[in-house]
Amino acid sequence: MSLKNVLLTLLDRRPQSGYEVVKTFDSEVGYFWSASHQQVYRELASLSDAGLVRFKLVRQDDKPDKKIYTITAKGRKSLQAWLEAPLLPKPTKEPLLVKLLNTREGNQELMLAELERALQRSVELRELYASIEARHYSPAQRRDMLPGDIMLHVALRRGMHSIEAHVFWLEETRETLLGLFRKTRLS
Amino acid sequence: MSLKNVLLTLLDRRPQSGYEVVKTFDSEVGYFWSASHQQVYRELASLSDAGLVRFKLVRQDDKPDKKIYTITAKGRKSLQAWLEAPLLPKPTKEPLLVKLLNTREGNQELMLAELERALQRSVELRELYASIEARHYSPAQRRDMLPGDIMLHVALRRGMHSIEAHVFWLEETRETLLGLFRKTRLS
DNA sequence: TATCTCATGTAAGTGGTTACATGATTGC
DNA sequence: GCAATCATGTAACCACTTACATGAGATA
Repeated sequence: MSLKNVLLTLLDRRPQSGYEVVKTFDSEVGYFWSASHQQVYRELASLSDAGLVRFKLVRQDDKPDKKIYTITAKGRKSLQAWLEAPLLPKPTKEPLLVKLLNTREGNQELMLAELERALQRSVELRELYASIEARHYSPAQRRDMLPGDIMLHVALRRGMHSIEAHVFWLEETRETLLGLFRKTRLS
Repeated sequence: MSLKNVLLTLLDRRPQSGYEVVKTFDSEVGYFWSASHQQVYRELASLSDAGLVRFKLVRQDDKPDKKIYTITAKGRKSLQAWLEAPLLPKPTKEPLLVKLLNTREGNQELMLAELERALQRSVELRELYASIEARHYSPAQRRDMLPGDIMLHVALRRGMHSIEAHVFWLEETRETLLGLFRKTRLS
């Protein structure tokens, strides 16, 4: 039910092909949504069946033909209805915490290793986000941006804050685990 | 594939009925996992079919009979294999950001309202978490806790850090939106 | 009399992943 | 010659939600 609204949102910004949508998931929109190409093509087909989008087949000589999708009036209405309905909080699912719940004497190294991997990934991501912000969202650049683009920055900020918190927690947890480790070794 | 490991983890801590597992999702474990009773019963049945858990039917006079599930050797092996396999980062999906991407002249109020709801929810949750920590995880209480229980505190800390970051971002975003609002009203 | 707790499930549907499949053009 | 890019899809399966269903005992 939500990929549907993501696609309508993206097509409302500008008409584009399924392929382009997938590319978008791999780049700007990737911090807060992504979907496989299979899912995108299937969903676009069913949105088209439902009359929420329509497509024009564009023939190309050098590349494969493509379908450019556009949102319809009905699609805009459906998107608007979703925007007006309050979001329900979605239950969290954190496999890393499930793993950590299995911590006991004799497998702390395993847990530490998982923690270190997560930490490394997070630190890299943090740097990536910071560099994207520096390059594309300087205060000067932001001054005359359209709301839609400002919201891309807002999304990036979401990612930056949450990764900061995650790194902080990972380090805190590593200390907790090391403390536990020392305790059991000495007993 | 992950609910399976959650159930094995919980049953490895102590044997219990499906009903109790569902209760656990509504309380301690709720910060990082939850599942509906339908899902739990179905998954327990299929784990049982696969020989990863077994159950004993316990007759009760005053209450309905219940099935107490226990993890088997095979189940423990399967859980261990999962613990040893590195976790893959899962793609984020944030409907709130999808909504915000629809911000344009004429619907800022809608977006602000959604933001305010999220903020209120988060602030309430933050207080709840703080009170749980104060009651159950004081430094004194933590000193002689078992690893399994310390990990429940670690999970709570994860929730606390991430909600703090979320509140911060929500407030930042509210300011951004208000700025946008003022701009368009004056032009 | 009505609602809550205990305790279990089935059935149908939606959302998402993984594997399989095709085929031309461009760049190392 | 090999991989990547462009562009689309089908089929099978897994995860999860929503709706429906039962029935006894406790509490207001």
